[in-house]
Amino acid sequence: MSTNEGRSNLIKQRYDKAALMEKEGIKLFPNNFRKQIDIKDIKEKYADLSSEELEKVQDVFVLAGRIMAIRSFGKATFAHIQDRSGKIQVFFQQKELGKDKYKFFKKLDIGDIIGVKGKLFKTKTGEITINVMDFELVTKSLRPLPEKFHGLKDVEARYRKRYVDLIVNPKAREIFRVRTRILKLLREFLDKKGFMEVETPMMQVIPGGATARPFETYHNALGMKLYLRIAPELYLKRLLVGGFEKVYEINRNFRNEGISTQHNPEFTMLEFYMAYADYNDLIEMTQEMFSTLAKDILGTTKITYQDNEIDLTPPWNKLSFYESLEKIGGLSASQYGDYEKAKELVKELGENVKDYETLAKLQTKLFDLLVEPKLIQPHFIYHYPTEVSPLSRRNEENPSITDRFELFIAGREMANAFSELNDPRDQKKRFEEQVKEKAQGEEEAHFMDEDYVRALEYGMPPAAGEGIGIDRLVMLFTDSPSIREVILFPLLKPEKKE
RNA sequence: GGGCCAUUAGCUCAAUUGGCAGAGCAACGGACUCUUAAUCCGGAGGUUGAAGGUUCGACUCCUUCAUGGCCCA
Repeated sequence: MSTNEGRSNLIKQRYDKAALMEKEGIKLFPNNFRKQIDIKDIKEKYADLSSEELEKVQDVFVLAGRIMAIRSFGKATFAHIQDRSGKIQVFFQQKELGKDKYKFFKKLDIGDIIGVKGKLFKTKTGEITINVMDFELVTKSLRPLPEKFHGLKDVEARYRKRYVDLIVNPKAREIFRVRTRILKLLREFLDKKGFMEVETPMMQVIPGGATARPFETYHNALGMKLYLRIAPELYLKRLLVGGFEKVYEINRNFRNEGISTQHNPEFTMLEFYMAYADYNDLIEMTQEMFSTLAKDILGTTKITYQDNEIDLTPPWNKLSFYESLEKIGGLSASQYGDYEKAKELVKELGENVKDYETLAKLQTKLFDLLVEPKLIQPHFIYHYPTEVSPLSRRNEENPSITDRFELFIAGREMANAFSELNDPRDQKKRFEEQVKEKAQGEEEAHFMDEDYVRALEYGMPPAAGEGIGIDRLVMLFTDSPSIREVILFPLLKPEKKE
């Protein structure tokens, strides 16, 4: 990362040039130009016309864009300008513009934003082009853009100066368009099923709904500690108590943990809850949701992620948690079912084991190490141990497991869902277990949430709920190897002053 | 937290064994009315991420630090 830009004479050159233009009466940052059409609309309508047909089009188009390339020939110049919708070639001629105006054009730089007015024609090579009748400077650019052919490659620079990345790298623009499209489709999908979008607190007195370390903050006027939420779950379920039967929230969660290609401290989560449903209903809904997205965005349910062919065509594989330890993890019940043996295995695999960790916790570690990376095709893993699922409903036949599943695709957790625990007496006991774990040193254990228990005492209808990590979903559908590729402004340490 | 790697002109990249820091694009001056990574001519542009050290001599070797990437915890 270069930090000597402050000394760059290229920038100084541009500042000087701009000052000179201003002295001559040219406005560098006017706001009176109004574009009338997007480049894409021009191209869609006229690009297929022949030269002769185009000549009959006498329309004058008024458009604006950033100058991305200039090819100059003395008294005539080709350039490309880019707006939000695409690029188009524009042709400036001294003959058309007059000597003074053409001279003014020659002073412009790549990166400047201009407004142009002109008619369409086709060049000898067949490219649809605007023959500029008039133009004006709309915004002066005082910094040079990266090289036209290679663009901006340095990943650090791409994240720090995302604005430049978006100007010069079409692929970056596309990823964020897809992200927005996914969010829109998810909302449409849920709205159509009668869900109601809600907003619940991001600042919470008791951070709940997940096992994770929270960020702490402080409210001055109230004189109290607050936490940034790690999940919206407990508030969304309070809304089920309140009678909103089907709710969802798409918003940021914050977890005070390490940063990796899979983790950003703030990330976007979809959580949705529906009354009168169980986790099997969510399996159906999840398959429908993912395949709907795939068809809309990629046109197929067979997708490629980082060289893996992944088939999202329902129905997907289903395995119980313990089956997966056996069939995929290659363990026997006597291995994962015995505390000492499980502990040894985890240690052999290079993970630390803390004294307070329960057998169920060790089993999830074994799962993370031996099973999860192998779940490339979509897999629902269900019936997680009750101990590691403090908010999930117990299975009717076997109370030591819960009616919960996680969805894995490409070796990653994509969703977590369960039939909701709505017995306040059991919920209270589970919180108490968590509090005990916390006292033993498990920082990620849940806090006691008395108000949540009180809410359940009023009666929460039987329900099922699910959380889907949006960033990972976008990674999957844009074939992105790192979460930073799908977050506009990923968290970075501050750079040195220029 | 640990390991490995990277950091050279605005951008993309070179620099042999430790021996004169270069190129393309961009920018600057000039020629040029159908180019599209335009072409041609000319000149310029550097605290080699930072601070130390070794050496006659450091982009290159050593130490520390910063930022980032990948892997592991």
